[in-house]
Amino acid sequence: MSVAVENFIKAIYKCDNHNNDDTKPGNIAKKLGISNAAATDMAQKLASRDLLHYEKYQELKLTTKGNKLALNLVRKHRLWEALLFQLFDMSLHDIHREAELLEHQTSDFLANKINTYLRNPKFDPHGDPIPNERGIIATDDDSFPLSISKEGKTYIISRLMSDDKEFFDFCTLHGLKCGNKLTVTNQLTFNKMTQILINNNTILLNEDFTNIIFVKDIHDETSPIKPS
Amino acid sequence: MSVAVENFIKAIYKCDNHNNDDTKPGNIAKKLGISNAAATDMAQKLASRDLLHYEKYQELKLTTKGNKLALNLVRKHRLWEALLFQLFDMSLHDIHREAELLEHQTSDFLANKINTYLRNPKFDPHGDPIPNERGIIATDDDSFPLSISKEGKTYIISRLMSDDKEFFDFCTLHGLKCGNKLTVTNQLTFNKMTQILINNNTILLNEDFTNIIFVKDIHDETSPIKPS
DNA sequence: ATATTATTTTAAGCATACTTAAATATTTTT
DNA sequence: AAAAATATTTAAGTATGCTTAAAATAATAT
Repeated sequence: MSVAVENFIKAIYKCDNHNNDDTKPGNIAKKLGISNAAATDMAQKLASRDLLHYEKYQELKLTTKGNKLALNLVRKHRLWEALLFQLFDMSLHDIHREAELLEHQTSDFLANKINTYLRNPKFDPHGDPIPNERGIIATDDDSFPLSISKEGKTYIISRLMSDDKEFFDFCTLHGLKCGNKLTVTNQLTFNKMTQILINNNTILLNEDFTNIIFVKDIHDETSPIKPS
Repeated sequence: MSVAVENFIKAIYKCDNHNNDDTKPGNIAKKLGISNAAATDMAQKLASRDLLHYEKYQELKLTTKGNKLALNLVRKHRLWEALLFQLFDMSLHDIHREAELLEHQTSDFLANKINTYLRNPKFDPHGDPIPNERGIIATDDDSFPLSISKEGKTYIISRLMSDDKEFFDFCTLHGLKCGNKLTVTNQLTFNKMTQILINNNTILLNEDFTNIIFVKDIHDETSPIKPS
């Protein structure tokens, strides 16, 4: 399976999940930085390899086989992120960038070695769940976006759902890190912004950010972060 | 730099060094498992990219630029081997196989992270020297092949210069491992075989093996193996 | 020195993964 | 519902990295 194919399948998987973006060739093309024509072409080829369902002008849907491949890649990606983060204390963006390359050259054998070394981690350093060897991924029920949090309550940050450097730099600067606590001091309904208190600093977050910062109630026991 | 290009350059580097094999396209083709025609073609292309010197029917010679690239790759390969060996206790063949893939997807940034984590290792688990960041590689003067060792003397194994699974399996089976001691009980000049005593077992090695098993005198202090 | 053998090179062709431009279908606006 | 805008698909073409077959050159044997 070539890198191009793997990235194509992964892009569809991602759109279909978190982003909930449409999975037509044009949108996949945009994410991958290739032309629409190339995406259509690839889609038709992958359909004939039973990795996705293709119908002219319709959204692309992964087959069971395609979904398995995507989950296997996501597993490798997140295992690498967890390993690099633990060993080398790299930034959230750096681990993502390196994992993006390494994931394609990782045997199942090596992935399992990493998994065992890290003692079967359930989440990566972004709080993203790591699919297990059979491609089963935790549905992280008790987390929700900060945008729907309640004023006055204190939460634990559980997930930073992004791969944008700017966003991660912002998070690092302000102590927004999985496992850390924050208090919602103000939910501004009129402009959809959220004021939080973290590390004794008050910051105002717009919807773009509060939709990708996930939190959970403080009494919750299971932590997405490895014990250090 | 594509994987194909990197492997081509690395193959020339290898032939030019240890093996001392010829570096004509045909031999490189054999090592890489591609046709002679493909190798000639690639050689001509890489010459125009200033990675090697090409003259019809002559041996291929790396330019300074090509040599730098090769050493950078060798560095990444051996750093990966050292890391995988230390973290996951994988076999000498397994670490080689995985490093062969990972080396091509490793940024200089990540290589330096691995290097720092391992505290600037001088040798990988095969006893092969690891080039430093500037591409300078230790010339391991005090090691020599077992084939020229002296009868009756005891040595420390310093290097297993191969990438063959069968050979490594044999070594593992008999305790032939960098850092371990062996005694040369017999140098059979007529058939060029060497009898050694290791772990209280006597084994007879033919020239194929004694040429790639390197040893050094026991009084020597510097060890190729990480302190555990 | 010549003939045979082996190797290298050239030539033509293929698959992958892209590109741009044109044609076609869909969606949105009016 | 038709026109305009947008998106998708098809078609033709390119670069990379290979293939096999044939031609050119080099190495070896007689």
